[in-house]
Amino acid sequence: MQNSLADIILFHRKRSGLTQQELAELAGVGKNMIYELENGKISVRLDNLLKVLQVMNIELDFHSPLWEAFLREHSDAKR
Amino acid sequence: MQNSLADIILFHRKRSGLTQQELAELAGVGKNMIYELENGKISVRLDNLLKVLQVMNIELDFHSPLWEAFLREHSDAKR
DNA sequence: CACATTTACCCTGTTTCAAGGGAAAATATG
DNA sequence: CATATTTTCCCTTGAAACAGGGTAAATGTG
Repeated sequence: MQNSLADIILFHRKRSGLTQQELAELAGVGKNMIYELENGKISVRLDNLLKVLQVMNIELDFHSPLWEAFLREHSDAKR
Repeated sequence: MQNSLADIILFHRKRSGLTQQELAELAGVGKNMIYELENGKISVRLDNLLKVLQVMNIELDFHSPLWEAFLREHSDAKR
């Protein structure tokens, strides 16, 4: 277990008690997409990945030194 | 500016002083991909997005209540 | 204002993802 | 252990992303 996307998805699906088929239907993607996601394929389409993540309440965010500095500078409305 | 993926990418590219063309070459993707990313297209391939993010040192992470709880339980080696 | 660079957006051919069916292998459950 | 369920993985058929070329529009710079 090294925190890969595949692991995260598998973990959540199992915890949710869903089969690949069911998750696929809830997310509106094909059953093979789920299988491939859980098996390390990363050439999936981002919109499809997002649909799957939403179903399981997984949030996705970006960060970088530059971006954090920027956010800090611009959230100083109250600071 | 509402923190969309497009915004984050544009922001970083500008800060890096790169043109779309240059970023595309560095990331090993087509120039149109960059243009589309910066203009809100989300049906791009995840592997291509990751290449672009890497060039600009943008990290991507996932979180959810379930996952956080799990990590907390399993990182108590020293706690 | 003239000129250079960059971006927006078209088009074309190629590649590959996506969906869904199917069926053996693996796993769970009575 | 028998049987139901789930997962793995093959196949086929669209559909759409991809790269890269081209050019007008926009933007930047002396």
